[in-house]
Amino acid sequence: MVHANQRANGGSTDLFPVRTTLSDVAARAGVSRSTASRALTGRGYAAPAVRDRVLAAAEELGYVPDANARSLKARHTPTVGVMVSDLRNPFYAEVAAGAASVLRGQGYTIVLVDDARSDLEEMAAARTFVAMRVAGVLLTPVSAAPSQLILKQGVPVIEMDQQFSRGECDAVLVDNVTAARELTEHLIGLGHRRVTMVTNETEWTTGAGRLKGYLKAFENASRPVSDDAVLCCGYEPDQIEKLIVELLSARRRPTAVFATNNLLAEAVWRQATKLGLRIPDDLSFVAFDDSPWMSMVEPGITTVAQPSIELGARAAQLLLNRMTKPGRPRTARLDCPLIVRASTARLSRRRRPAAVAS
Amino acid sequence: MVHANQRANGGSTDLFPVRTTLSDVAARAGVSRSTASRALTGRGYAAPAVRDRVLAAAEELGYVPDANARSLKARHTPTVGVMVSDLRNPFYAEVAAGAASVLRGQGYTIVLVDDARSDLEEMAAARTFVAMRVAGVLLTPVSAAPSQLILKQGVPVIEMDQQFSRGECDAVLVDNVTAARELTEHLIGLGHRRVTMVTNETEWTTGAGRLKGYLKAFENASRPVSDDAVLCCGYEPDQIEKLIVELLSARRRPTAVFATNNLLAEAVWRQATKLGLRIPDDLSFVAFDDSPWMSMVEPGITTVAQPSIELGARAAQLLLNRMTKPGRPRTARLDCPLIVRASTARLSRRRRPAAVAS
DNA sequence: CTGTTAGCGCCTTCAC
DNA sequence: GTGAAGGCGCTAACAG
Repeated sequence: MVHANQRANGGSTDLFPVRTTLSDVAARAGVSRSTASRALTGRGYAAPAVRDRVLAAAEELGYVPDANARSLKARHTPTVGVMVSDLRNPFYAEVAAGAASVLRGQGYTIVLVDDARSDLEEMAAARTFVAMRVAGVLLTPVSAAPSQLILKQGVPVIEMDQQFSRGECDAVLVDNVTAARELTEHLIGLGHRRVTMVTNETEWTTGAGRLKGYLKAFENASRPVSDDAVLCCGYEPDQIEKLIVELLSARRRPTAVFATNNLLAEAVWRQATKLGLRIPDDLSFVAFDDSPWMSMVEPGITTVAQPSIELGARAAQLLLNRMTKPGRPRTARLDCPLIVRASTARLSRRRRPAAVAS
Repeated sequence: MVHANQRANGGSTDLFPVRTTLSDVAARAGVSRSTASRALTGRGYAAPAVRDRVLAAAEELGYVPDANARSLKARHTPTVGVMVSDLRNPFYAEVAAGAASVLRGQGYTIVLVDDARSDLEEMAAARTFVAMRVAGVLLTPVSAAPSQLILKQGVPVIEMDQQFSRGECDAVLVDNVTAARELTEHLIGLGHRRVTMVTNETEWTTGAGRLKGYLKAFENASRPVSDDAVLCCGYEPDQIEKLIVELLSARRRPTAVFATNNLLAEAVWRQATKLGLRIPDDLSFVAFDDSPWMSMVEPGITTVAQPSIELGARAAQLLLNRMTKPGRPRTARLDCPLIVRASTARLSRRRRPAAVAS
């Protein structure tokens, strides 16, 4: 008996496996391809007996329909592109996991890209998503370009964590301003005046929002912001370490430090410890984005917890929504609960800078 | 001027965007589709002037070739399926990241699935990979089934971390036996005899290997294994916590605990701390798989570090290799360096059980 | 209820 | 150098 599948492979050692196709199944069941298709998909008529024969044939042959062919025909794909900045950072991994679990529940396959925070990679991935004709895209952007490219193709995009295309697509963010304000107010309430915010950058959504909250707290308290208020140190590990060491070993170092994410928090904590600074006696310390270690070290770190999983999940839901009904772009903002632990303490009199002793 | 793209969309509000196709580009450039194709792909002849015209047209139209159509024609896809047990666990996230960076460098797109350690999800993902005609698959399996299904379709598979299809496909593992043995020998060398190994399971690669290493250490030292040697507590968080509390609060608790992965280590550590056990005075503690917190808590935790990123990267390289040349399946085993910190101390005389005071 | 026909978007001979 | 023709695997009309 001759397989319908008697292609090229007649002798050449092909590197690509020969797959059994609908034709193979149809031939084996002794029906036409359309009938086989109807039997398999369940759409359209097929006599019970025939249906069973086709199903049996498919089973025996280990037939798996070609998703590429299906997508081509259907002119859409049950696939969603997800792009995050750095899978190795638990925050992004959790965002991805949150999105994945929702999407998977709705039958979508996920194409996940870790763009290593590079705009080139980001653009390449965006192009790939478009090429694959994904049904939608979720991303934590590092620039506006990828969202633009994808939106221009009529594909729905949801920006997560960072917003670069305000008004042009949905976004799910964290309430950076409020959370940063609360964290800072907590410090101010403890008597701290010289609080340095350590951040990667201050221009985009997260950095800008956290800075805004920080400043607002001082403003609300009618307190001037100290001159060494913000330490902006980029993303390069060596540079970060260097600047933090400088900050902490300066003669007039701050009485409190606010690290704007888990990586910076780890860096600050490690350097402070290495320099022998006692927390909170010598230095009060707060961080944005709770991590396991923050509740394990002694003293525990006061933080605001980002709902990372929920952020991914919400973004996924927004996307599912957006795919069925268009409408004005919305941006959702998630709350970050303040968790007070023991890394923050009232500023002791003798540590308060003399000049400010009102 | 009439667009070649004058399909259905003539008035119905279609949910799926209309993409510009090769025909559109060809029409705009005033050439045939074949010529446009040649100009765009660079394969085959095309007069320079024509080529430029086509390229310009493509650019203006924002043309992005349909990957589905290409794959269908080419009968293969520049895509690799990657499946891990739990993205939220840094170990798996790093494995995925390691694999991704290598694969991306070779122009492959990654379809990443977090199977939530469910064999149903695993099988569903395996089927999806086959349906997508991925060029290969990397996975951290929880059963033999998915690898089997994929291999049967002639698609190369590399098992990572856990091995279920020995002899049938490549695998990249960690040298569990050696690392666990070293960790245990370290404890024995400090005088510990009653060492409990806390593990999720003992039947598969990692659990079995780590148990074997543990037993071997005792065997090499000609010491009997204590009766409360192994605490096997599954994957369910509540159950894990319950069993650990029982273990640590028992009257005759072990003098040392060996946690076989980072999650269990965290659970043990948290319970020990909550129960007021001092490490290492009351309890020596070692863990398999280094995590950031292990070098941050006081005292630091003695561990073996798993090269998770490298594991993913090696798997990716093996896959790239396997895709070009077949051959006998190989399994690579990566070393895990021992990192001695301060969570382990010599067993003090008075803590040594009287019965064993030889 | 079933088979025939046609076409999704692309690429690749093969004539011209 | 270029275009026409055919087909990758699948499915949706439409006849029968």
